[in-house]
Amino acid sequence: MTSLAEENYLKAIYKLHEKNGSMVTTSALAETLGINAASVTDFIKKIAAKKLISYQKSKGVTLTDKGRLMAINIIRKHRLWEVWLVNNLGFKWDEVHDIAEQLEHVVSDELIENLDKHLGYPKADPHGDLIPDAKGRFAKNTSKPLTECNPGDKVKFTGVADHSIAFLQYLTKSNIKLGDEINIEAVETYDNSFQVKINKKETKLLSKEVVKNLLVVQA
Amino acid sequence: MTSLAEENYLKAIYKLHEKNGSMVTTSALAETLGINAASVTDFIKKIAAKKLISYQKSKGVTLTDKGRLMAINIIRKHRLWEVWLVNNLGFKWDEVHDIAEQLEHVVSDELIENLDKHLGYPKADPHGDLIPDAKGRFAKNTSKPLTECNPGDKVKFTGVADHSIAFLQYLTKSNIKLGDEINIEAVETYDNSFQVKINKKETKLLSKEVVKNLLVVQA
DNA sequence: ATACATAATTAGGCTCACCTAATTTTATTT
DNA sequence: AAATAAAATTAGGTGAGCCTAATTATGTAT
Repeated sequence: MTSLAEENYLKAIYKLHEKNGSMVTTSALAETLGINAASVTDFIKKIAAKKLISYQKSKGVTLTDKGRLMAINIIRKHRLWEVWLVNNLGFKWDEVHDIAEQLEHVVSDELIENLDKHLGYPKADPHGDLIPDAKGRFAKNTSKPLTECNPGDKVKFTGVADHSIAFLQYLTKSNIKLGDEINIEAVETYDNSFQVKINKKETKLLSKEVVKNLLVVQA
Repeated sequence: MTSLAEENYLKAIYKLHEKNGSMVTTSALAETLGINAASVTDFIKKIAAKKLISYQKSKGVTLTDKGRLMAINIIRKHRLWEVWLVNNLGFKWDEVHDIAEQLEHVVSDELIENLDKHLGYPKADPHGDLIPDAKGRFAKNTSKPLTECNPGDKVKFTGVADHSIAFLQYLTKSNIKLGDEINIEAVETYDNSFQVKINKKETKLLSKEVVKNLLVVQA
């Protein structure tokens, strides 16, 4: 059997690996899970014994194929639920994380496949994060931070690098939505802010902090 | 905070009270929850201390107003999820119980209100059980077992008294569905079986066991 | 290479929700 | 009313998943 704690550890290891690459440390896990490092050491020994992670003492952990598949499956469920919450239940994109965090642990393969079908097999969640298929395969991600673009580029806003409620609400308030077309008019070299035109209408000035958290694809 | 175990105890106490009236015994709770009677004694002391039940040592327990409201709220969530699973996700009425049993514990008042709205404020779940409103109020239940009806009566099938998968599948196989019109043609006094006509078409013979588990209202 | 700071682990302990076995209470039968 | 059966409780114990404090390992600066 796979417990709630186990699922949360696997998901956290997966996400930390995505973000930082290589090995995931005990302290990084303790930090993201909000628990004590000593507790993490205890727990990773258990899931290492179950072959869900490989554990190098005092160095860190990586997911095994089995563990990675389980982690991806939880992420798949989380993102499908987020789609449902936004598209069908009328939630905003900044309101769904905590609810999806609970729903992702509901156990029923049939439920998830029916949900996926019901939603029309969505490719991405409300924040633009890709949704893996039932076998754990992701579509190729072609997006990059807006910071890597140059004046004159025409791009499409496809995702966020910062999932905080604060950032999501900032974008909502600024009337910037997933799918919007962004034309880069100028880049200020002094502070790296971007002057952009949204959907060929509004011109906006975006700070460096904002620009680095906007993921886009070439239009 | 209210734990999974606590919610399951409250729900079990509520349902046992509905079924048997008066006080709910330790052994009845142990039986329905599938745990040891000693464990039940332990736990009911804890929730009695939280004023969710009133506990008379060696006699049994009853829900307080607070505990009853919590129990009804869990039932409300369970039934709303069942409606969603059947109406929106394409599940059969005999497939939804275990999934709803998990979903009912997801905590978010806003989620449940949005779900209720999304479903069009349904009055009953796929088995005909009434869905209480957000304040815990049930509509008046006018149904009774088909056994209480007589030859010549025209009734509508509105619910089941037995929620077992076996009974639900028997009805599906027999092509008897919620909302069907039932005309009672004859009652066999020897074995209390009913000869009925379903939706003015098929004539069927229903055993005493089946008849007592069909809930109907006068048409 | 040594000292020091930081990270990880070990040891021992806690709470929750369960368990078994033994005992006590309640209800039923004679 | 006493004997017996059934139900409930008490006592003591377990594993999961967390904790703190103490110890050990690792990496960095001198």
